[in-house]
Amino acid sequence: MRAPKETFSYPYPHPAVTTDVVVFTIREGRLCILLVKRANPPHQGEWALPGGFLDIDEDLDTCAARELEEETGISGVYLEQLYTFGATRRDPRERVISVTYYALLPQDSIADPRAASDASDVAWHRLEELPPLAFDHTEILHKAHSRLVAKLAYSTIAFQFMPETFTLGELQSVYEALLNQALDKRNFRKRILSMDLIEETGKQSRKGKHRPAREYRAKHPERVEIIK
Amino acid sequence: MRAPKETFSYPYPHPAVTTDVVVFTIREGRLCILLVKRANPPHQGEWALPGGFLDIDEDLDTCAARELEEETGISGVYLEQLYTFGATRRDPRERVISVTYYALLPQDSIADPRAASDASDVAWHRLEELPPLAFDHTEILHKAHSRLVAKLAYSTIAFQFMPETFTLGELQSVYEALLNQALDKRNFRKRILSMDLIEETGKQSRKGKHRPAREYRAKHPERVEIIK
DNA sequence: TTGACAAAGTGTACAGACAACACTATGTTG
DNA sequence: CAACATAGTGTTGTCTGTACACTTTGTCAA
Repeated sequence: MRAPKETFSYPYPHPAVTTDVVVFTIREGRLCILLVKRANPPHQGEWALPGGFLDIDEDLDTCAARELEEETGISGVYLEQLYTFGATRRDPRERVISVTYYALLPQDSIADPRAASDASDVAWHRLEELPPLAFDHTEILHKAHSRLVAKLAYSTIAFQFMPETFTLGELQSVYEALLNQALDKRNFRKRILSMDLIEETGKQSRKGKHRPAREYRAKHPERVEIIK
Repeated sequence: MRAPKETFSYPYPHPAVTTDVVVFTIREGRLCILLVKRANPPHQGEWALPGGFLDIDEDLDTCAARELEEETGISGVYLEQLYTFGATRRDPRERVISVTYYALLPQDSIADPRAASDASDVAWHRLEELPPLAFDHTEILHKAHSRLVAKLAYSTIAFQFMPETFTLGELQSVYEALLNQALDKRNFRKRILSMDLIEETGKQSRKGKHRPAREYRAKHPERVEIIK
């Protein structure tokens, strides 16, 4: 990708800046994270978050989206800045500041991610069955998970896990996966419908071997709003 | 501070990294922000947030605390990372990534901040009467303010504005300044006391020309906890 | 065709949280 | 000692959240 002969000099030492992305989705009712296997040192062969170095004329958000696309083929998803990690020894090569993001993918929507560039492999991992991660990526992941769970309570972020149309049962199972607990069906439906965030499509979803469910869509699928 | 002869070279261009700090306090019942007047270009003579370049062997939090101390003399206060700003043209000199923080100072506690190093002047400004700011610092400030108000609702962050001991009336006036609205005295006291976060010192505060009030202290003054 | 199955869909009652509201107590000051 | 200024104190109604069980409707297999 980069093929420089020249070098870049500064009167004072500069750190490198990277972005790393925690990608969440829900698969088979479980919260999952996307990891890439590192093709190069350091930490070669270990699992890590997708991410990479900031181009000098590129915005941070753009960098996160680009690295995600390059390493996993995923694009057009919800992406939000999380936190910036910069401990002095977090990367053995040089001083690296990592601006981290998290991304949310619609449930089970995934044409399987492809490995590319710096990654020799890409795979989904259940949150409860994570391998050891390179660098300080475990810490990053925990922070992302805390933020996600917190935002569930006071925003409409859960809709980012939904495809264009969905049933109330599917939406409930997303909440249940994120909160890791069962919810009362009547109370859940009452609460969601009272928020006036979704509307019926008029169609029915007939996925199972049982009674079909009404299909809904988010009124503002892109927006993540603070509620209450 | 820095006196290099040598230069530092990298095979790829590196951005500079700075920290900037939004310092809040409450003065005379109004929410105030600490600004420094820039002594050097760019934006010489304009008001800006205190902040400066990251040393290469220094943690981000340390850098924020150090720059704050150097430019204003303030130390030992609550400091929390806010967001990282990195738009490509935010600084005319070179590409600069700013990791921003916000700090909270006890109400009216301030031996007036001193100007130093890069700042020709340091002063408190009411939030409603802000001068134009250098760089993208207005945007940073708005983000900090939003975060502060949001955290007020679900954490014990307000105690960071309080001195060691305080009265319920003083605490209420801090909430009122932050929320910019009057609160009911009985409901406020009921709510605060039911949280079990403060205790009576046994003493009384006799500041005014009127009935003295009971003095309280926070049970865990350092901690900022999530509540509910 | 019909019976077993699986998930969809629906209402009420109780409890705890929150909001509205006004007067008395106690120190200071002139 | 009277005027002033802030401290301190409970009750009631409303709203919100939670607990809880049965009927409906389509699929599938016998």
